[in-house]
Amino acid sequence: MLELVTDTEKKDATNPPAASAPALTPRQRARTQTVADIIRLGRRHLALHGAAALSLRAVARDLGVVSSAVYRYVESRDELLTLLLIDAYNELGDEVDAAVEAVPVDDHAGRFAALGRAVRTWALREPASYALLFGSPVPGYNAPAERTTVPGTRVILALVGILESAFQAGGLASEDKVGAWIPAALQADLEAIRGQFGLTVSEELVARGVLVWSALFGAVSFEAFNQYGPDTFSVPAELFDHHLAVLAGVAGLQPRPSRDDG
Amino acid sequence: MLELVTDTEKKDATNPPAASAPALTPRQRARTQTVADIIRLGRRHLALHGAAALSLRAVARDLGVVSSAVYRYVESRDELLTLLLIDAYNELGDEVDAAVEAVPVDDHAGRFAALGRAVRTWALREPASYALLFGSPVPGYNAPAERTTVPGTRVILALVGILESAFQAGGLASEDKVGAWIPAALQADLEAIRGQFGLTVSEELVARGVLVWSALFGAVSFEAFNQYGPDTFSVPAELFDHHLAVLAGVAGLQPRPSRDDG
DNA sequence: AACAAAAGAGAGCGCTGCTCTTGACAAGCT
DNA sequence: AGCTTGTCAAGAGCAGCGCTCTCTTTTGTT
Repeated sequence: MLELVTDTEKKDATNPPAASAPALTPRQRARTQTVADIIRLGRRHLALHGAAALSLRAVARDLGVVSSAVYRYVESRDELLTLLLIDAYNELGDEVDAAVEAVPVDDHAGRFAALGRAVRTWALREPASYALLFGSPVPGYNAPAERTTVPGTRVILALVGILESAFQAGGLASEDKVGAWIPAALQADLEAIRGQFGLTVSEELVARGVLVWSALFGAVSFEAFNQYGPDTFSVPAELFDHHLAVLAGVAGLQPRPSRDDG
Repeated sequence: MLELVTDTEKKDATNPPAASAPALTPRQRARTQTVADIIRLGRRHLALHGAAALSLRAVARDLGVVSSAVYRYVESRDELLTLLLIDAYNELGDEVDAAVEAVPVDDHAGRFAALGRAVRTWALREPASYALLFGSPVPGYNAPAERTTVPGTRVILALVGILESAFQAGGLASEDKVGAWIPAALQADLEAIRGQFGLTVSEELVARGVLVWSALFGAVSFEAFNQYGPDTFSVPAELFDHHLAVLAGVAGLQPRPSRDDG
């Protein structure tokens, strides 16, 4: 598998520092480097012109190579889309994880807010990547589930982790949330989710968690996709923070941790 | 430069005779019909292959005409996208309005649920159109605001209408919703919205209305864009109805009208 | 019938994804 | 060293795309 390089590295494929690398032949090293370059250029192209305009020929031009040559490294345009998809999922997941872990473990509401803000920040910084992940599905392209489900579920995993630990710490106002009648089929689905994630929260709270999840991305999408008018909200972050506070209440999160910081 | 014939033109004063048919020349009739055919075929193409694959040449083929001929009727591919956008906005608006008006005026929660279900039903029936309206913005395409804002705001107008009339009828549990601290800039924006729509509800409730709005479309988008796994929810409508019930509570709507039906 | 406006047809430009073939070069084995 | 094999870049080419231009045909009106 290939690894992403930071933007400080440019094109040092012809300049191997030392033989301390593992048992990789120069060929393999050059190949992974070229694939990484293709992903980097593809990301740039994606951010500048959008997913639908992502062109293998343009990437080849930026790479200084004829168009057919990139097919040695990337099977097709869809394959490049998949690579960019995984790359974007992991970048989002990394930033969300970092933001969440920067907040004390017992401040569940704070962790939830950090998660939401991290998603929004990343989405507004990388709107094309966000659109690729959470916008309209690219027509004719089906992401290979075996490669994208793991990185694609990191955010929701972080969210359920926060809610579950809040519940176990007693920081979730659970049972006073009456909610709506849950039909049988939905009840069964929610129980399956509980089992899958090993959750101890109630089905009602699982359903509310799903709502909070989709509502969070709905709010981010509205902003990233310019569904609000251009002049409706002068400081959209304030609106988003308000939404997060209301959504925390929907999930049952208390605004403060159960005990004060000593 | 061509322009679409929408309604009576200015310079038909030379032809006012008493024909029961509208004062359109056969040329104009044929032209309007051809444009309507192009929109119809474009919709079919859109539904089958998605917005990014919408091809003027394919529409021309379906129309039985050479590709350059359609440029007599549609200025460009973006122009066709705009026509489809307006068409879709109006279809969604019509269905939402019909669904809302089928519920008694004083059943505000019922009207809200009808609105939400209408949006979801239309989105799942016309996923490509929904993606065009609420998904990733088509790169390089900017919808002309002067033609799309009016049809594009019909759903949110219907939603604020429901919430406002619920509030005026006393059916909105308004002031006990404490909510979060609203900063000054957001407060000013919310007051501007109140003024723009002539609302009497509080700023807190306006903010919650915006959240409900974006959350509704977030839930619909998650379903329409297959963000849930394929086997996570066996009866997604039940999950959506549950979400609607919770969101109605977020907006302050009571589950029943203030007085029973006589 | 004559005329002018409108519409269709066709060629063409530059772009796209993708395939196939050819030639150059490096790595590894005898 | 000689040879084979694998890898890579390059180029031509196919079909499709949006769009423009010119030319011809149709059509409604005078």
